[in-house]
Amino acid sequence: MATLKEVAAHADVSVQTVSNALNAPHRLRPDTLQRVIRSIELLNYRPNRNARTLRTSAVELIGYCVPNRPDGQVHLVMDLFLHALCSAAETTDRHILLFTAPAGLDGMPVYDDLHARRLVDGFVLSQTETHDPRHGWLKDQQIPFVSFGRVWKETTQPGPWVDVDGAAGCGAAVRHLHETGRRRIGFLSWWKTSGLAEDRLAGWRSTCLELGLPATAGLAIRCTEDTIDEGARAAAELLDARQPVDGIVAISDILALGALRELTRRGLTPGVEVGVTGFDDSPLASVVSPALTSVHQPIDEIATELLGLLTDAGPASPPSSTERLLQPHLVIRGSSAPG
Amino acid sequence: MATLKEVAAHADVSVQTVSNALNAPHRLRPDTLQRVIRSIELLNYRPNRNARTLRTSAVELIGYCVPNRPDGQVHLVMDLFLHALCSAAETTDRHILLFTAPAGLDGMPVYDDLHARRLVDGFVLSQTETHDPRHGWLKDQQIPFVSFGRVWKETTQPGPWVDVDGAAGCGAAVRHLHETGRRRIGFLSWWKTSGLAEDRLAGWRSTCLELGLPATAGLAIRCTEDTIDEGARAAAELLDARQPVDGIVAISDILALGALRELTRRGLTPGVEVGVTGFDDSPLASVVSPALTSVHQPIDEIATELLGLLTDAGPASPPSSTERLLQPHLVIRGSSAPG
DNA sequence: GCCAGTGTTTTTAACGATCAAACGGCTGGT
DNA sequence: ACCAGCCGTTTGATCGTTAAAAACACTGGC
Repeated sequence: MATLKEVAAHADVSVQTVSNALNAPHRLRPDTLQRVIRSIELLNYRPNRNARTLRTSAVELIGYCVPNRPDGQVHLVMDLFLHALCSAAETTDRHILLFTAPAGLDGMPVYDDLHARRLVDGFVLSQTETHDPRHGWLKDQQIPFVSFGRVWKETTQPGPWVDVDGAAGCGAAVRHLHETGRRRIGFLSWWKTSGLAEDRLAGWRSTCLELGLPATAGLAIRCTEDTIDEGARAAAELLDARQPVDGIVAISDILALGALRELTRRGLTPGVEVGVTGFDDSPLASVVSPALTSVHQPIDEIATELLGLLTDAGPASPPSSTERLLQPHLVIRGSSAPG
Repeated sequence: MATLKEVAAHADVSVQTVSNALNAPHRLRPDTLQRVIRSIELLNYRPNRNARTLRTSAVELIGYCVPNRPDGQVHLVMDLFLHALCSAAETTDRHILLFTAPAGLDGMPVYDDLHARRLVDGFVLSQTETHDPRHGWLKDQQIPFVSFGRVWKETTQPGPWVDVDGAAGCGAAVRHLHETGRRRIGFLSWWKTSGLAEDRLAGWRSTCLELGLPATAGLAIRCTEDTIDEGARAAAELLDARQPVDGIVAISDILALGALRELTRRGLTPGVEVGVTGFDDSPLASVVSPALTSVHQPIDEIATELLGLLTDAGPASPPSSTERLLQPHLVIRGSSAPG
C-alpha cells in the first residue's frame, strides 16, 4: 500500500508537495502537479484516512444508533432512511457509523464514549420522543448532533432538528378525501400521546373543521397498538357508528392496512365506498391491493438537511437557521380513489 | 480532551507506562497501576482511536453496504439484522460502517477505496446472489470479507460464509403441516431461479416425498413478484386445482400474507381448513390475524458467526472452518394450527 | 548588483498512540 | 563481591498525514 513518502520519492519531490497536490493543487507549478498526479496514479496511492484524521482531528464519521425495535413497533422505512443518510453523507466524503445503546439517558455514556474516543464527529438522532432527554445531555457535553424529529413540548429545543410536518400531511389526506367526495372522515391514532401523534391528529382535526366536516372526539379512535388487527378493530368502530364514516385517515400504514382488511371483510371496496389513507408510504403500501394512498416523507431531503445542519450548526448559529420543517406529500393510490 | 501525555504527567510516570496500564496491566507494579488508573479516571481520559489505528493499522471498523432496495423487494428484517450485527461487533469493540455502492461488479471500486483508505478492515456482504461476482473480486484483491449467503452454483466458494439452511426450514414447515393433518401441501416460490429459491423449493419437495405426500410440479407455483397480490393469486391457483391443497408453504412472509388474504376472502379460516407458513418471521408475521407461522432465521447467531469468521479466516484457514450452515426454526402461530 | 516581491518547494514539527529496545533496581547463585 | 536474570519503567523511533515556517528561485525596479 503506497504512502505519501513513496509517491514523493517516485515523483522526486518532497512529501509535502504531494500532500499539496491533493489538498491545494493551485500551489504547485502545473508541470510538477502533472508529474505528481502521474505518480499517484501509477502507484495507485490512496491517502490513509486515519493519519489524516490524527493530524486534522476531523473524523468524518457520524454516529447513528440502530433503534432496538420495541415489540410491535415496525420500522418499515428504516432501510430507506439509512440508505438516504449514507448517500447524503457520502456527498461530503463522510460515512455513517452504526452503534447500539440503551434507550433514553442510560445510553448516553455510549454516545459520550464514541465521541471521546474520536470514533465519530457527531450524531444523528432519530426516534425522538416527547421530552427526549438525549438532546439536552448532548448539548451540555457539547457533543455535536442533529435530530430527526422535534423534542415536543420543550419551550426551546436544544440543538438543530429536521422534521416532517405531520399535521400538513394528515391535512392533505383529509383534503384529498374531501375532494373525492367524502364527507365524514375518521382518524386512526395511537394510544400514547406522543407529540408526533398529537401533531398528526391536530392536522386531521383542523383541516376537517376548515372544510366544514365533523371532527368530533368519536371520530378519532386511539388504537392500543400499531397492528393490522387493531387497525381493523378501530375501523370497524368507525363503520359501525350511528353515522358511519366514508373516509379514514390513519396515522400509520399498518393501521391503514387493518382498515383495508376490515373493509374487504365487509364486502366493501376500499376507494369506492370508503377512502383510506396511511402514513409513511412504506413499501407495504404498494404491495397490497388496492394499493394504499399514503403520506410520503421526503426521505432524501430529510437526510440532506440533517447532515447539512450537523456540519453548519455551531454554538453560535441562530436557532432559526437550525430548524427545518419539511413538507410531506400525498401519494394517491387505489385505496382512496379507484381507477 | 486528555491525552496519554497528560495522564502520564499527572501520575508522574512515562507515557508508555500509561499505555501499558491500559493494554498490558500485568506489566505494572500494583501500586503504579493504581496510581495510573486513578489519574486516568480523574482526567476522564479516553484513548484516541485514530492514533491507535495509525500505529497498529487495525481499524476495527467493518463495512456493510446498505442494499439499495430494488422495486418490489422488501427487507422486512433488515433493521433486526443490522442491530444484531452491531451488537456482535461491539462485543469485540468493533463497529459497523455503512456505505452505498452500485450493485454487482460496478460497486467494487467503492469497496476497494474504503479498504485502501483504511476506513474499514473488511466487509460483511449480504444480498448474495447466484454467481455473485463480488466474492471473487474481493478475494483477488485480498480484501477481507465474509458473506451472509452462499455463492450458489460455484464449485468452490471464494471466502468464508454463513448461511441458513433454507431447505431444512421449508422441510420443517412441511413436517409441521403434515403433523397437523395436512396431506396436500403446495409451495409458493419466486419467479427467478436463485440458489436461495431452489434451496427452499428442494426442501419442500424432498420432505413431501419423504412423508409420502405429492410434490408434483403443479403444486409449486412460481410467483412473478414478491407481493401480497401475487401470493393471493398463486394461492387461488392452488385452491382451485382439481385436487385443492390443504397446506401452503410460502417462500416469503409477503407471499404467505397473500395466501392468508385469499383464504379469508373465500370465507376459509387459515389454520383450520388450510394451514399456511411463511419464511423470515418478519415483524408482519405477528401483526396479522391469524398470526403467521413462519421460519425464523437465527439472526443473532448469524451475526456472531459472521464477525467471528471475519476475524479468524485468514488465507491459510481450511475451507471447512470458514463455512457455517445454521439451522432455522419454525415459529408456530395461528395460521397453521388454531388455538 | 542589490533588494523587495512573488511564487514554488522543502524543512521542521507536530497529531496521539504503540513497539522495540535499552535501562536501572533488585534478587539470588557462585 | 560479581554477574546473570528478571521485573518494571523509560527512551527513541515510528505509523502517514498536514500546518506553519523557512528556504529557494525567479522577476522587475532602482
